[in-house]
Amino acid sequence: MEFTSLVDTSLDLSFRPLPVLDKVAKQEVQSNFTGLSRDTMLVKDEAGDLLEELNRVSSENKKLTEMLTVVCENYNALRNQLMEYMNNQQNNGVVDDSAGSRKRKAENISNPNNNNKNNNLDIVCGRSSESSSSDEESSCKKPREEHIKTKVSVVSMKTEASDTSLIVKDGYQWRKYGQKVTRDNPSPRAYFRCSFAPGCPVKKKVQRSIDDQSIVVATYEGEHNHPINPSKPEAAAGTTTTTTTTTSSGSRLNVRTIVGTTASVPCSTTLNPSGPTITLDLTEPKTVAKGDIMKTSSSISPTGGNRHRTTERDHYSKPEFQQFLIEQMASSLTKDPSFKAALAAAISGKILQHNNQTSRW
DNA sequence: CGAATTTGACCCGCGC
DNA sequence: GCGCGGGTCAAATTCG
Repeated sequence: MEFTSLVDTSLDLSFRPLPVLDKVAKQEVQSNFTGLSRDTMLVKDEAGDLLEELNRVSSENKKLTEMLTVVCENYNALRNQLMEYMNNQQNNGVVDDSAGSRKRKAENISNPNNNNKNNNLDIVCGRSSESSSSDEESSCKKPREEHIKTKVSVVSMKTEASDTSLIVKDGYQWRKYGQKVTRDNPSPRAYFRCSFAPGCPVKKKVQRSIDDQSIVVATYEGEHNHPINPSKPEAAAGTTTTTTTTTSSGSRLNVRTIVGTTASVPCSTTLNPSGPTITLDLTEPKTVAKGDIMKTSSSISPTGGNRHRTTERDHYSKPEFQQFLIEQMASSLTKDPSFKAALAAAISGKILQHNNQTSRW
């Protein structure tokens, strides 16, 4: 679409400016030292300048973060449109499994109301208009909290068929609260709640695909009210992934998954319950061997399956991955106000420490 | 010993 | 109204 024209995507979020700034500050402090020792007012001026610079960099950082957010939103809107288009094309001939339609129908009914209660998410995901037009009466029928969820997104990923665990590493911390064998699929369906934040309403259902046991389908409901768990950089298994949601048209939910497409870096972009989420796979090759990225790599690599490890390493060493990693780190860090505060405290502390040391001379 | 998982029972909505 | 089936609860069990 036109989002590239809306925002300059050539963001440079690397941390290069900081060391430069630091160096400049040091040089200035050092060069002024002889003078400063006689005139402490200059020290204060320098400190003031540095604080001013710090503020300027902070505000710049904030702007960049906002721009990045806009870019992500636009990207996901575009991506959604593409997915819808692809689904429309594929739905012409193929029909999903027909069993279990009742529940899905129920979800269809409940979701328009939910969309109405929480429009912002849909705006982010670019599907606000199509789902909010239906009547609202049916919401009264579903007083239960679970039906207040806004978004339902489906993520599928390829794992080894022998891996019977229904664990989907998506960076969040989940607590399993139930498991059920459903009628339409002999594989058990596991129910998880987000346990990272106490009040987080997000739930997910994980079940192996009836068509291909090596494919795990995770259905996310709701949105996270907290950032992704920074202490657990678990990656999405992200082979990849398509996301569709319920529609208001009354037709049953038709979830389609596409496996095997991925970016050139080990990451996936998904419409997680928290909104658009780009998830990096930072797992060790050992972990990856459980499933996903390796297979993805082999599927797109002309060299075939025996070069998994090399391919994996190649991914990590690619400049675009490095750049992507930097951007992701910068993005997640700059979104955290406590990080900014800590950064400011660290820099000012360093300056003060430096001044103390030099003043003792 | 506390946290996480398992699993049978129960609840509730939907279709007949 | 009844039965079916998905979703949730909570006691028991396992794990670290």
